[in-house]
Amino acid sequence: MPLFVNAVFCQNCSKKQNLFQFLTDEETNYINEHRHEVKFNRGETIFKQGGALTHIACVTTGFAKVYIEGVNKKNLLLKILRPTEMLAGPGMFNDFRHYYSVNAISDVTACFIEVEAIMEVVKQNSVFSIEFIKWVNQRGIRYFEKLINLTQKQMPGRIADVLIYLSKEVYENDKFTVNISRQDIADLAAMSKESAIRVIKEFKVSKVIKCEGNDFEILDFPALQKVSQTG
Amino acid sequence: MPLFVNAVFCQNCSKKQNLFQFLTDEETNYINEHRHEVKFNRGETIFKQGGALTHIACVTTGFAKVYIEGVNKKNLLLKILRPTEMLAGPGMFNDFRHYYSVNAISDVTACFIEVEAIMEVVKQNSVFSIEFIKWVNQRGIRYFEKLINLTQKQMPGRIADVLIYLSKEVYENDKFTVNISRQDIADLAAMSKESAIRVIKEFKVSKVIKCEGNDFEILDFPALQKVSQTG
DNA sequence: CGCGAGCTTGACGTTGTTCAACTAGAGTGG
DNA sequence: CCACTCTAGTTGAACAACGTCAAGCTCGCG
Repeated sequence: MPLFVNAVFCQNCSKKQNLFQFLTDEETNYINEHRHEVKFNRGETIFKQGGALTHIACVTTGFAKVYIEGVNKKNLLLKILRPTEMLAGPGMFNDFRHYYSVNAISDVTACFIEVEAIMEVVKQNSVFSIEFIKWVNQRGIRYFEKLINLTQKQMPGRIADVLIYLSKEVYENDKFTVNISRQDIADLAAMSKESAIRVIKEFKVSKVIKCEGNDFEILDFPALQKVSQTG
Repeated sequence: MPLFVNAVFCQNCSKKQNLFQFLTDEETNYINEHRHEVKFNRGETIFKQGGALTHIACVTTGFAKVYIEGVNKKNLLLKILRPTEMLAGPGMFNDFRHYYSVNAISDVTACFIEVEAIMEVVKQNSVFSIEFIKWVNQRGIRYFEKLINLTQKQMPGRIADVLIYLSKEVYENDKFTVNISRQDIADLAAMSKESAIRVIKEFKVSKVIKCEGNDFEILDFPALQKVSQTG
């Protein structure tokens, strides 16, 4: 048995990132020939900030955290990646280095595609290139929101944002069990671990959420939204 | 005399954004036919957050501030635009709306190019499309830096960043006269106006900078860099 | 059973905001 | 030419927000 294989062809892949639907069969095959699958164990590093950006990655199963390593060993957690999400950092077409680190928070399988191959289909396929820019810009909009959330809101508003994000966009359920630590939640909201815990407790005693260890449940979503908006 | 004219053809324009050098003569003419020049007075709004993104803009003379209108009427100043810089927000190819406002901080002339025309040359010219993505990603890298600067540094570090930014990237001189208010400086550093003034004063008494009204001079650049790095 | 990592809590100090008062300069109208 | 007003800038004092430190806790795991 070989130590690694490509399980499926891109053509038949059910975990394909939406973007790739705009490729022709020929281009899909081309991508298929310039990719490989990798399995990561929980805790392993998928991309390392500062490292060379030779491949983009698409998560096919599992979850990963994307974070910037900032000053004084503090991390800023940008997002939690879910299956079918794509990793293509801003170093692409610039200095081809990673501007963030990515770490598996569960067992992860990911598809690595050579950046040269992506560059090739961007050049060949004008629809794909427009969609790719659209994708990059969509990500930019998220950064804007994050900038406002983190610089203009106080702790309750920031934690409310994180809880809404986890519920609506990551776990897609009012009830969810996180596989990230309290420190990670703090890093998502740009505050200290202790402060994050305290705010979560306040939401708990005011019956806005239920929280036992890593099990969360949002009880009063409108209240959470209100806190998010008032800052 | 007509009320407005296009002064020069794109072909001969000395204020052309670097990106456009990758266009063929034919494409440059195409852009030339789908653009117009506008003069703004100081204080006038060039783009309004939430408005329709029908054109991108290139500043040919003057300065403008780009800012996100956040919660509670607070603004976050993203950058100061200089001549030849291009405005193409992340709403492009998404919902075609402006995600920030742009305001002239001196008299400004700007060239407005229809987004459809840009989209057309992105589709036609693969080199241009790669360079365009490169440009968007470059902007993304700046947002990363801003996220770290604003969320992980204390006030002196953030003001140091602003002063370095103004000196190195906007006015390109150790000595410069700003045409932005103290409030704008505070909005660049995500803090209150009063706090910004106090930190600037501290730099003044410790002889790191000289500052009289709107006239600034950086006396001890290494000290400023050190404050920026230590947070 | 004991160990260690992550979680929780309280006390305390620091950082940064808010509020109010004051100043300087620019424009306005008598 | 002089009040007058308006705005931006400045300063100090009180206060709130937030981080740090230290201690205790819980739970899984060997």
